[in-house]
Amino acid sequence: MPHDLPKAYDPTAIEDHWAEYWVRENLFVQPTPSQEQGLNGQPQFSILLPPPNVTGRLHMGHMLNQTEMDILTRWQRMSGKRALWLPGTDHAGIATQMMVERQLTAEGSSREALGREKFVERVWEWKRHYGGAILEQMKRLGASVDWSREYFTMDERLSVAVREAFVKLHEQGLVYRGAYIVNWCPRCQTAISDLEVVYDEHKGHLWEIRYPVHGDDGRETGEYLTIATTRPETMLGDVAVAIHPDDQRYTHLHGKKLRLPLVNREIPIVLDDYVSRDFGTGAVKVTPAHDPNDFAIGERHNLPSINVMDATAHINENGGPYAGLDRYAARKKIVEDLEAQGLLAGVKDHVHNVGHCDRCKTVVEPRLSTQWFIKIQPLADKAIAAVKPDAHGNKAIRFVPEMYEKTYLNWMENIHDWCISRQLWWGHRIPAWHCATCHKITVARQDPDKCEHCGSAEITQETDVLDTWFSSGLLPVSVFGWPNITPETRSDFDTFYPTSLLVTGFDILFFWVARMIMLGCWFSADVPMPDGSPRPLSESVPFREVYIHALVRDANREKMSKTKGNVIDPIEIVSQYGTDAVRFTLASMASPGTDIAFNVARTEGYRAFANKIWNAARFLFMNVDRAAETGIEVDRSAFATTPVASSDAPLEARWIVSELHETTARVNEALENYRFDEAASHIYQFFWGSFCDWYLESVKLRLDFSEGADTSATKQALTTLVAVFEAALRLLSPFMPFLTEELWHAVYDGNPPARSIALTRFPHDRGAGTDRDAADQMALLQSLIVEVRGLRKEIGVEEKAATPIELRADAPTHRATGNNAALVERLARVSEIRFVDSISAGLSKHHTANFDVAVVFERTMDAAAERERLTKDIVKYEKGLAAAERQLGNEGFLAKAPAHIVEGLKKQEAETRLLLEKAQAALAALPPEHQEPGTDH
RNA sequence: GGGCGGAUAGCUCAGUUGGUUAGAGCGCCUGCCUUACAAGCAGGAUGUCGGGGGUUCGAGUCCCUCUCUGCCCACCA
Repeated sequence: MPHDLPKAYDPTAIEDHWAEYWVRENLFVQPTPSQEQGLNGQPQFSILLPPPNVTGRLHMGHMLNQTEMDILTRWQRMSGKRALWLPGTDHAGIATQMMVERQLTAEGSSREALGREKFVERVWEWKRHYGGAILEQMKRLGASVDWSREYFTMDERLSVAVREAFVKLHEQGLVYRGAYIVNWCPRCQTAISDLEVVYDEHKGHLWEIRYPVHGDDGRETGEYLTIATTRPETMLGDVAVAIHPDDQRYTHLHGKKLRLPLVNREIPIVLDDYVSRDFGTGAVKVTPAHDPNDFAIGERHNLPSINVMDATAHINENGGPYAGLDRYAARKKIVEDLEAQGLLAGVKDHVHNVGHCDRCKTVVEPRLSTQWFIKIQPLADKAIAAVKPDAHGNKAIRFVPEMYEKTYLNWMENIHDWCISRQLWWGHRIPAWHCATCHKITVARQDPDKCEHCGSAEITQETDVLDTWFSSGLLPVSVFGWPNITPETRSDFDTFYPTSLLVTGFDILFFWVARMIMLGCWFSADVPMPDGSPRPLSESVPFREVYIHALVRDANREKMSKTKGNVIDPIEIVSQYGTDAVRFTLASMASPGTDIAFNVARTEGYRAFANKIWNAARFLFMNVDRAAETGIEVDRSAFATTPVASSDAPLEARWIVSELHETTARVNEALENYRFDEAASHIYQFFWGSFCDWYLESVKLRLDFSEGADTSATKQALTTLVAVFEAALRLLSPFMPFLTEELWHAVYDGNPPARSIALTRFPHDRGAGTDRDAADQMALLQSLIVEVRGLRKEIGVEEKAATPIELRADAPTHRATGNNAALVERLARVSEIRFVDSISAGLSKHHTANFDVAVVFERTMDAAAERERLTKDIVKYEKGLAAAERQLGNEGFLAKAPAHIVEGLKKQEAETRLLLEKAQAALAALPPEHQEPGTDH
């Protein structure tokens, strides 16, 4: 029997099976549409997976990101769109090279020992071996991506795009090469971009060094100019000392020269506005080769640059006696030597920011070197226009949450040229050739065999590779075929570009999001629209919306990090609680603006939720099977995208259908606004709070399989039960794909109408709306049942005992109760409902605005407890009443507040007054207060 | 130095254009193994909405200010 489910839900028993099934059956493949298909107007939803590094292991941030994308993609797919979620991995230049280098070190080898070609081959080997790990993990999480389109950023196809982009930018005069100060990582031995430098506050020192002043005759005058520096070792490359032109203290030194200590080079004093008079000593040593500001001063004053460090941050031959020393050893020695020569004027503690390499945390050294740059302004201009509202207030790209728009624009408007060359071996090699004859550079789409300037065959390819983010920035165009877009093969591009959405974390807003916008707008612009017209900016953008999510932190809101040892491994937690429970946790906590403090307590709760649904299914199947034995079959033709109930159906059936409609509407609306938390909460409330707590308990009444029972009523009830459950499963499936897939197949007893629940339709409330009457009646019954349960508890009725109740009800309550007496009796354990005009004296009672109710039970009431409860209520009512009266007595309120608010308050005031009167009467009717024996001493 | 968030129950968080007595989950207390579920059921307790001021008939919500806290950008040696 397929309906024979174990008592407790065990995710491990089903998840692997479905994960493999989804991949094996190619359920989420979205092939390139034929040209007619591509243009047939079916709405599309396309989204790119932010490609994880090949070296990566899945962490909670990935899982959040993927859960959100999967929920949206499944939802869009089920809502009838041509949905494409496109996966791939990033070659991650530095990270991957480091990984393999570490392996080599362990083997006693090195990158240099291997040589470039063999090393690159080795990295490829590594990639083939381990590179798929993170995507395998992703498959396990049920991500509904199109695996047939999986890419790697170094694939031939994507490399062609990278090369085309570089050559094109070069042709457009937007690529230049030159010697500038760049951020240099001495460990990685490469330049890195500004973004790849992270600054840390560091308690360092400010050394004050005396530079002897030379007289006009070139001899020391005995006077000194004292400079301040945090990096004394760079003084070896000093070419001047700068002072502010208006600094009164140093006016007499204008035009003078100094002796650079230790090196004994004569250097000039230059005047520059850049110097601030109130910092340090007001005199700055100028080291153009090792500081960007000094470099700028050097340019202004035509000073030479003296590079004193090599690629590993050791002092080079320009450092004289210090050559060969590591930068910190040199610093120590230099300070000692200065002190010995009496030239150290002082050492002060100084807190300042020190830049570290984002990858390896080594302290970055600003260094003069020859690099390739992109002149970024023209691209940035487009990227700004794409985000700013146009004349009609429309934005080609919308940020959610909106505040990131500001962050983005602020960065884009202050952008610097992008250093795109890296001194690595793993990556896209820059397609430029240096000529040994004329020393000019040839940049070409095809490997050239001779210099385009002088024709010399003595050309060698540039050894640098491109920044990894250059290739990932091109992905939105390159994955859809650019630059090889021909009339025959352009269907992918026409259909899926621009992509609908990008879901990512703010940590790569500049690294990746901003670069995609710049490069996407720039290069897609030369692909005409399907009708041949030029592509406007609104269609050039790489995506129409960017949803930026928060960071996943640990339960104590600490950033997860390996060094802190607080990293939660998704796979571990998933195997413990089930993928669905973890997905639901992430979704329910993904509210905009706040980071997610991942707490397993929450996940435990959602595992319980999964179990709850599982058991609801067991209950359902148990009854379906019992029904089958008595010849009753569920009417599957009644199943619909969103089921409806006939007006003569039992109250609970009308009510649950109505609740389903409301939930459906709320979930769709929440997802439209990326409110995963709200969507999750609505589904949770519906499934547990409405479906299980009330509907299932009510429907038990109708599932009567005894002889002589009304089989058509039973059949109708069972059909509604299964139809609502089936629809609810679809509603839940984007959030909990595994559980819902399993149960959905079980609902259809092995003959499902589709290969997967993911290929069915998502419930949509097409105007069916709320059944107001059913909702109102049910609300009254629920309120009555809750009051009776409370009363029973208060007066100590045993759980199992059924008791009569006395009910004084207003007309609506009377009607609802009268029509559904059996329901009240079952859910409140009532043996008999006695409608009365007033509750018998001596009975403990509860009252609401609609009814008074008492449980008929021989045990006498606890007058003291009753008195306490009533007194508390009275205080509450009096307070509420006073507040309402105060407002209703306020002429301003009556004059200015909208009618429905005034109306509502009046109604509330009347109700509160009624409740107060009832409570006061009940209190007065209590036996008089007396001293309990034994309390009076 | 510039910018952007956050502060609501013991914990983690919702709270829409200002509108009736501020919600959820977890935790806590009490009673139940009620034939789907003890990963459960039923009942219950819990808030100066960070402080102060202002606008308004009305403020958790809008404005000003202060405190604490997180992040991003810049990088004066």
